[in-house]
Amino acid sequence: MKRDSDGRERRLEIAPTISQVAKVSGVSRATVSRAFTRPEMLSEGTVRRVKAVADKLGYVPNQVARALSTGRHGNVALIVSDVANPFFPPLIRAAQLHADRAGLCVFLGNSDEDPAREELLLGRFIGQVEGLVLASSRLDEAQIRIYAARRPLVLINRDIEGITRVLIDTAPGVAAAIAHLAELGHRHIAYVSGPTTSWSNQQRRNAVRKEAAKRGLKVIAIPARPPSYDTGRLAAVPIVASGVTAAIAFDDLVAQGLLAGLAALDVDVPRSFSVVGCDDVLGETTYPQLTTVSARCADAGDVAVGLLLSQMNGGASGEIRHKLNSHLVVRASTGPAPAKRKSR
Amino acid sequence: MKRDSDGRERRLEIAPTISQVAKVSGVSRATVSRAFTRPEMLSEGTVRRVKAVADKLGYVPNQVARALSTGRHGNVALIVSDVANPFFPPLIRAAQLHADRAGLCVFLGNSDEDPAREELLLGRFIGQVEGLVLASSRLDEAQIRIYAARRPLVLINRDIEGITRVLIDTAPGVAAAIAHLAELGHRHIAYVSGPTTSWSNQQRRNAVRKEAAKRGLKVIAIPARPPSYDTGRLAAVPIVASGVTAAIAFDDLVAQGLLAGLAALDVDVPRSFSVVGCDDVLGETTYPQLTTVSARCADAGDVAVGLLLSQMNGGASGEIRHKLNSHLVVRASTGPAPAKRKSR
DNA sequence: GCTTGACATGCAACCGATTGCATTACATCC
DNA sequence: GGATGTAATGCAATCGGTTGCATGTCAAGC
Repeated sequence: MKRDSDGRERRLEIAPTISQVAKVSGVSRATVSRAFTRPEMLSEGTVRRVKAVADKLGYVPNQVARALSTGRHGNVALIVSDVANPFFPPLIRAAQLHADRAGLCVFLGNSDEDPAREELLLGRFIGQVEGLVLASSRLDEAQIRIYAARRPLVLINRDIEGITRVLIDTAPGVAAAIAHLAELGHRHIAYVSGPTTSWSNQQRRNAVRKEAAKRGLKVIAIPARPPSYDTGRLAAVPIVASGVTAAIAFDDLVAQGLLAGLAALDVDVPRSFSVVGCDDVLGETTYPQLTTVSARCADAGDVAVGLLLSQMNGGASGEIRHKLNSHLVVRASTGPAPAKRKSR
Repeated sequence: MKRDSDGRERRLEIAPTISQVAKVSGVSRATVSRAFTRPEMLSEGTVRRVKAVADKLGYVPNQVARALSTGRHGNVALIVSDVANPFFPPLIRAAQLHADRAGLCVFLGNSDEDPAREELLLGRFIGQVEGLVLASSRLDEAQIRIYAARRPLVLINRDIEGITRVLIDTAPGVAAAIAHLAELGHRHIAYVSGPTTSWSNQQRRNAVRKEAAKRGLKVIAIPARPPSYDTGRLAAVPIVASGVTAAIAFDDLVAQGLLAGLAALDVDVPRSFSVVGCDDVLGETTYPQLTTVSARCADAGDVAVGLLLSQMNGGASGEIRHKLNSHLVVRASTGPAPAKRKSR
């Protein structure tokens, strides 16, 4: 190997190794190693001496070498379907924070909603991480099981039996939203649906249907795929055409787009149309402020990493299905159903 | 080492190694290695045979071991000051994408605007990456230089001589914004400032001052720290009290908060007050739609990784200071200065 | 028929740590 | 004073690959 001409250490000084520290401080490499990893095995004096030399030389243990011999490198991976979707940044941040506190480094992967891409990333990560968190995975179940067999793995918003998962249970919040709309007199509403393969979407759609049926509301589904501001905006036209008086959107982003689309059609929200979002990631930043199902997505990241950690440490291998509940936050995008438009 | 009882491979099957593949296919380990890394050195038949065996056994080269012997592991790190700030997700996504295409894995770090935390992360990453991108670093120059000496490093929105950097040059856009406001008749404006240590903030503040001076506008500075929706909202009070007729905010988030704060004070935008944002990351999602300085932040991530790559491959070690320019996007949050409030 | 060289493969050292198992030195106890 | 125990340290194998160099084979060239 030609260390000087290849990529690794061609910067100024090449990093000192354990051997150099050993030679300079007159002890064996084993001792140097122990000075860092198990100082209680060594005499106080030796530890101090070795560390002093290490300091002077600027020695830092090589993580890669350490990983090879111990099989632990303190890395985990987090794969999300779209970094740019406002649902994820808080989740990423919380996951990151938790991992940090545990001294772990986190690889971030962005699948862009593409299963093939997700698998590619997984393949690259799997060899160099001790655990994985897959948020809103679009992979099929069999694939996920294969990876889960190789490494501790935690899913977010994906419900696969036998694999540790944290689910943001938006059903109660969605049900509350339907109830809220029903009380306001809406009889005919739309569900603006997200990705077919998304567990969250299925869950929300089902919750809408079930609660609506219970209350005798009619509901139609209008797609916004992929879920985004733009597809939400475009959905305004068919929604208005359908004659419904309220819509509940797959997520806040879609709801925000819908708000814009409605404004463009001169439909006044909430006077003549009501909109409910989901996730509560936009806070009060929309206009009008969005009534939405609050989903504590940051907690999901935090909890997922927590579960991953305990799994990595050999704990709790039993079936874990952690549910995070939700509730409705009423703001300004919902109001009484307009008398004239009431359908049926 | 007790592989079975520690963390590494306690999952079902322990991963097959190069030796096992070698034994089964009746060749040496070197040959197996070459079948994967330099197949052109081997006969076609051998490659096929080895790969078939590897496939059957489910062998995948161990990245860590490979990294130890070659000194390359294909990892890079990206550290940002706040994942949840909408400025970063597009940048992260673009950086990610570029790295992906180059077959690299990316570690993501979130410093939360805290230099100490940033340094901690850096320390954890440095040993296991081939290169670093620091976006909006809050570290002091000396520290950065130390890390830059150890690994290829690219800065985003930080201007340190001798270190490769990509700068989003918002000066032209900001100047255009001032000109725009001046033309609309505003004579007295506020700059809602961001983090003192931020290069972007300094640059924007200076651009505002310079251009305002040139056009004879009076400008005051009102802080919003840390920059966020909330601090922006809170800044509305002092801003209104100061008697200015327009404000240009450090970033879009602050501008959006300001918009909300103004609405709460019953100040009509743009009729009686004009607001300009910076970064153009909120697109048209604010109400009223934000006039802002468009900064192509995604490109910054893309370009930074590109430069990092070429640096990692030994190329172009000269001084690189890549500027990304900006322009003003006029939407609906700016309008003519109100006659009655005109100051001076 | 023997040299020559190209091609395919194997040998073994090496990357930089960790760690089970000696070994050594010294204090303790009978 | 010798057996015994304990604390501190060293030896050497190992993790799973990569790679410079040596070796072997076979066909072409003279």
